[in-house]
Amino acid sequence: MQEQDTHVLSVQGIKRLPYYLKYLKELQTKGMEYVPAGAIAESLNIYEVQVRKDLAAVSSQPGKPRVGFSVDSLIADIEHFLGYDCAHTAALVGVGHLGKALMSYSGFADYGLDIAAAFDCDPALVGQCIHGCEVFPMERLSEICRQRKLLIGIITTPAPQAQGVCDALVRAGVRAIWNFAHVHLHVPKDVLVQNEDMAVSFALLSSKLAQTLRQE
Amino acid sequence: MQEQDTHVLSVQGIKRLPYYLKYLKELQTKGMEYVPAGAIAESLNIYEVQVRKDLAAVSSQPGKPRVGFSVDSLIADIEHFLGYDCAHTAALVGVGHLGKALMSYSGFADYGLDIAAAFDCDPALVGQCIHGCEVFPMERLSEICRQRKLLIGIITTPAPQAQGVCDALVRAGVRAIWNFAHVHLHVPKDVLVQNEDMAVSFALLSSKLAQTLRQE
DNA sequence: TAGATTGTTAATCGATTAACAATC
DNA sequence: TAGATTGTTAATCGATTAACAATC
Repeated sequence: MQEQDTHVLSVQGIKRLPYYLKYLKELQTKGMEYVPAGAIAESLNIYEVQVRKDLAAVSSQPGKPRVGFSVDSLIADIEHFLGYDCAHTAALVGVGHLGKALMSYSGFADYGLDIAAAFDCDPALVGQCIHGCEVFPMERLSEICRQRKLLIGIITTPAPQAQGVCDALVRAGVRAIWNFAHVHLHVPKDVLVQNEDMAVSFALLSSKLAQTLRQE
Repeated sequence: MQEQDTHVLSVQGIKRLPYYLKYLKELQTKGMEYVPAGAIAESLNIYEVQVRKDLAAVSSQPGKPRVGFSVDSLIADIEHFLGYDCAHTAALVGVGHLGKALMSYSGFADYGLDIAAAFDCDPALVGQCIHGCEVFPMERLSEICRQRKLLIGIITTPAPQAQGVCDALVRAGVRAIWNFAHVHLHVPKDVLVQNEDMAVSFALLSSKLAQTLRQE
């Protein structure tokens, strides 16, 4: 009976953490020291209890009655939980519009993500430097991933290439894959996959809108 | 007692539909007429029963024992359910890297999305034409949205501008907002919001990876 | 008929919400 | 003390999984 933690954070809860973090950092800028769970809840239109449950799973210190939670301490706890404090380095494959967009996004520094190398099979792109990150030919994927110990692979290729690229990344020792292609990737079970799929996200919006419009 | 449909599709189920659709279209290309639920399930690594439940909620004809589901009919049903058959036109605001990536993505035609106009406050971008879509100044947002009856707004601006842009889109008559900024948007309750948030998606991956690495 | 496939009903699991007790 | 806030336990809701019955 190895119950280690009464509070386990739900997947949905993890998704709320970046929003908490953003709000907390705003408060920190304003110099606030403590915040009640109710204030966080209000800013995100969710229930207080949910915030408390999430924080209970993540926070190293309990909240203080009549006062709330320490802003600084919560920020540190959330960043630790999310792994933002051990700055992950990543390889990006597919330097198209989307790939370039990700490479140019400076906000990632706040999320513990550092795109250390990019790869593309187009010789015209190889050798270019985008936002301080060099583009290498596909042939050097394995060599560079291993050498620089890159643990995250970002796939921004067209769908037909995604599985092949995924396999190459896995062979190169990558432990987690952030997949932007509309494909269900097959990976060994010790490799994590996170899909960021425009098609899926839009499907949700489109179906809701279609339903609303039909009702009118 | 207005029970209209025994089968209501879950949110998670809606998210699976685009993957079903993609697989079915592949089968269609190969000329297959019928497919059993088990085959769809296998291609996505999920349970048969789940596929059947999802299809039951969406499909206009039941599956045939020993045969499976009609591929053509399923494709039509899913596209109808997702609203892909009534081709939504959208306004995109924020022509940065990400905005350009979305504008250039030709795959959207398959998802019933047509980005009809783009807007940016940078005069250098105004007047440009990206992938057949013109960039207009922000001042003309309301006029063009109303005139072209654009129902979807896509926000690809930096986070600080997102709420203001959102308000402008709502005033311009938009009914649904696809938000790529890391902000919780506040909207009237008859306006739909779908967040596509890189920070959230990456948080999930990063936290799982951090946990895995800690265990080692 | 036997077997592949469908569809339904019940059981489990996970996440949210509500009700309440505890604390400074 | 009263009241604001926390934390916990129980109830509800929603989604997945399992078990089984129905059909060609």
